[in-house]
Amino acid sequence: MNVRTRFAPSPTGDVHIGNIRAAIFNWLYARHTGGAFLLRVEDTDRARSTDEACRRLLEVMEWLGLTPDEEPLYQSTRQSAHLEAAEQLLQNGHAYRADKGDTGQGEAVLFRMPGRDFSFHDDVKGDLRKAAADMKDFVIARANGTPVFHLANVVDDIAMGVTHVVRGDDHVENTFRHLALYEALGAAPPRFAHLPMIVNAQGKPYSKRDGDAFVGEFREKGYLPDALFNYLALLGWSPGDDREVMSRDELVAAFTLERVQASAAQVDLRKLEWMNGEYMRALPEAEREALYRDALERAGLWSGAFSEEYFRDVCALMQERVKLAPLFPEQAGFFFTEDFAFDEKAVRKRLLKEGGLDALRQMRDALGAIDSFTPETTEAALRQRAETLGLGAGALVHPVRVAVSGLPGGPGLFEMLAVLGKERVLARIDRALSRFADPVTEG
RNA sequence: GACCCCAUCGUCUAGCCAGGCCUAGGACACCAGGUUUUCAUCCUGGUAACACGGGUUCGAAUCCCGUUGGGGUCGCCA
Repeated sequence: MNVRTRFAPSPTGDVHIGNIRAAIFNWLYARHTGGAFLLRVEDTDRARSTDEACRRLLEVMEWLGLTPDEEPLYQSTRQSAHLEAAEQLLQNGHAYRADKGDTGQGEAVLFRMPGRDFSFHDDVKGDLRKAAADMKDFVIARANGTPVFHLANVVDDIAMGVTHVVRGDDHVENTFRHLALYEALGAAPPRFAHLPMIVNAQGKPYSKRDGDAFVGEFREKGYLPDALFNYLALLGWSPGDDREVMSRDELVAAFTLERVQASAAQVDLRKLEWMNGEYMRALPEAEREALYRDALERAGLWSGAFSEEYFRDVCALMQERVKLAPLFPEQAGFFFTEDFAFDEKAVRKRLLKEGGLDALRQMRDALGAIDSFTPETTEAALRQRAETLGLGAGALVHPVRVAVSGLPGGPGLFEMLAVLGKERVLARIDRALSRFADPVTEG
């Protein structure tokens, strides 16, 4: 039997991290078994399902590489099939019309539960059972003639040939009803696997109020799709060995429903960030540069006044230090503008305190005296001067760093100076000197 | 409230189904040290968990029962 899994979201706004995780597990399982991953857009709630929401859903899935193997099925196009099924159930006595009296719109179609216990083997949670007494008949078609979720869901899963329903924990109770529906419809039920919930950093179920809950937001913040995918795959599942950073192929090869955790998992943004850093560093140079360039453009720092070579030199210096591409302008913006901000604390600590400005003057002199500006020459000049003054190298390094970058940390100073070039370095030192030596500014 | 599910370091987890190899392993985070001019990276070390109580057994994180705590579901929403 060929495995067919599906992701069946209702496009009512942004895609939630918990939902997309379900999609990831479905995709992974289909790939692992050589089966097909399908998408069914449950857009029957027209009031909430907008074209915009659908578009965003598809875009996000594409971004994560969750491409369906067949054309998506839009549930709104299936109404007649759903209603036919309801009619069939009415005919053979599995359903009946009744007015539950809560809409004032007349009779709805209710499914008649067979009055016996239902049980199934959940591939994640094990054997589950529900007593007949704990289940009631339920509406499958409204008085206004539209089909209800349970009916539509089952009819479409049958039509799509879905063999494995892998979905959120919140659907376990529905499964018993669905099982009865499959039976009444004369169809063999698929296997079921219910995924544990994902909870937020406070340990509470995600709500719309939680920031950081939408896939689109992760994208905007600069998380790489492979990193997010990898991280999410590890929430509620593990390969059983000590691997954490895993390629798509490795994840596919290792993924089984059997290894899915039964308990809820909490999102840890710091671990996600770490993982993103891993993926950033592993990126091919050109891709990383493209991300940096994009971030610079957004920050309005990409002027075209700099050569390709210069830009690439900067990237090379920054690659180990930027965990999220959008942070690049913040950390490396000073390479691209003379109008960079000074970190207040750094200025206080490195320039305004004990001999900071003197050190700067010394370095202005030392650096002004050399012609070629390479990491070697600038380092030699600095160390020489430090020795002459009887100071540690750090006493000269830090003030220069702050003067030319405005920041307390960053790439190696000498590499930085070489990339910046003598002219700009001296100009920046001069400007820092006049700006911070001014007694008005001082103290 | 009823029904159902879950329970290992702060977090994600390995181990549990097939009880001894577990003085419970890994990762993130954190702390200390090393490397580095700084930050990041990298290396070394460390703190830290089987929710509780019974039982079964020669032996329990692993099996059973209960307690507690958490979660889900009880719509003519999906």
